[in-house]
Amino acid sequence: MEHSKSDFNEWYNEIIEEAGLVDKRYPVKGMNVWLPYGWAIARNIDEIIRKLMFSSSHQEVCFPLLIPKDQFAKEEEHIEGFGKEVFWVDRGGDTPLDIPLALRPTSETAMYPIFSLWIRTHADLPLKIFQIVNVFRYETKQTRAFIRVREIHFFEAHTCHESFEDAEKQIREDLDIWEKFCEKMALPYMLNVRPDWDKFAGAYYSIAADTIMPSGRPLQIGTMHQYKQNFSKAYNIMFTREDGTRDYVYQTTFGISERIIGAIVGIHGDDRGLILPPEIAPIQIVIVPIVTEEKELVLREAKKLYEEISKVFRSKLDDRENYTPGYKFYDWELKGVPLRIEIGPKDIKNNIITVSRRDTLKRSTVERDNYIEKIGMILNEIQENMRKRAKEKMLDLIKDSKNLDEIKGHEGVDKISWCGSVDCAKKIEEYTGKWILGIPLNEKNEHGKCLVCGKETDMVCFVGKSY
RNA sequence: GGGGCUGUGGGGUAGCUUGGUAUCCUACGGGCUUUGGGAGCCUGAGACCCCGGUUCAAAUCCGGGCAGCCCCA
Repeated sequence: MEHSKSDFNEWYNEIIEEAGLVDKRYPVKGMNVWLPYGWAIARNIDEIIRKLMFSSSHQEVCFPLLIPKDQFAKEEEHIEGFGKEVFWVDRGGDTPLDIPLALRPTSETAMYPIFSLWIRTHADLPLKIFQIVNVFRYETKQTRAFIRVREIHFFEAHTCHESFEDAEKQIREDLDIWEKFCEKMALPYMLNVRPDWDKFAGAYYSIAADTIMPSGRPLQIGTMHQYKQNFSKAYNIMFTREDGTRDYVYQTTFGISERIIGAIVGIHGDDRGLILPPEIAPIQIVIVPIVTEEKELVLREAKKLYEEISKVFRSKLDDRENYTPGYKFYDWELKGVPLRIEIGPKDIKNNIITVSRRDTLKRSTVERDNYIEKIGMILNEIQENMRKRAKEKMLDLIKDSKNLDEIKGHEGVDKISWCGSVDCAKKIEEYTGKWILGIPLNEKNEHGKCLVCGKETDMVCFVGKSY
């Protein structure tokens, strides 16, 4: 690594390529190649999502990528919100298409006409499905790997319910799932109810999970939307109740994108490279044999360790020749492997192994009896320590600010009193360059005066300069 | 949305002002040798983003495109 994390932008650009996550040389703006290591991380995350979805009665589907224009345009706010960032397919070979096809920027409009065929009665509800696919958005601003891309690796859950209250329950379940998910990512977050003008196009309301990058800029890493009947009316998704009456379904969505990887890279990493939470690390433990005079013996022992450990943990034996141990140490630290085991003649003689933690960079020794159990505990400690550390860092980036100059002078997120008016929000944005992230979902209201107009208010909100 | 900068082997670079033979480091292949925090020697292969213009001659100057980066809003 050439750049220090204190030069966050440069550090970020360097680490994602050096650590083998992506190759940015693909010649289309905002589209990068996933490299094996980066893709392995993405797949581990996907698997965690799948498990959480299946254990909450969701089923996995896969809808087509292309959406006919007329179908795409049925919900007015939706088309208005997404219109400018849609890629269009309008030819097949040399033949112009009768109806242009949109590359999904998200899948509501692909799914909902089909939902209206699937759903007949209350017995078909709730409908809870999800898919993990790529979606496309024509970004015009500067792109950044994982954080702002034009082809997005995306998880989206869609549900239909027979009442608003059922749909609300679903949002609560999503929040529960989200919490479990973020534990595994070791990521802290704030839950913000987005202001009306910033909610998802077509939603009744939107809850966003924002984390804060070391640059002090918030990053949206998850969203839950309550649609009420906005889409079901546009797409005619109706059901018959037990009493024979007909109604439109109530819908929700829940989304997570590859931005989560940007957050993991940015929040956990250090000057030496990535630091991956054990839960998602493609390699949780790397074994480096220290080959000196007793080559045969050391390699045999290292191999034995690997065979035992790999039954329980994702692990790798780095038996590359022509590389010194020091080189390998730096290499695996760059890649963020949470735990390294060193085994050399001295360890063998003393019946121990030497372990080195990526999160603290501390070395210690572990006795060989029951060592699998012991390193399992260390991995748990690493996960736990990373969570705590990340949370503290995030809280340090939030400040109670009392006036516009304080907001402007602070590189981070500010918690402020706000009267709720668009005018005041605009003034904040114009003066400070930060905008309203939303009303925190779980924070208590505090009585105060709107930081802009001075009006009495109980509303507290966060402002920041989001990615 | 506005402003600025950049594009040379896989990666990082020198050369560009003043047009003519492309520098070094690193990674890579082969060989010998080495291994408790980025080893060494020998050897080999590998590059001027794309399109157009000026010119006897373009990495170099000019125009456009594409891509990347930084700053401001």
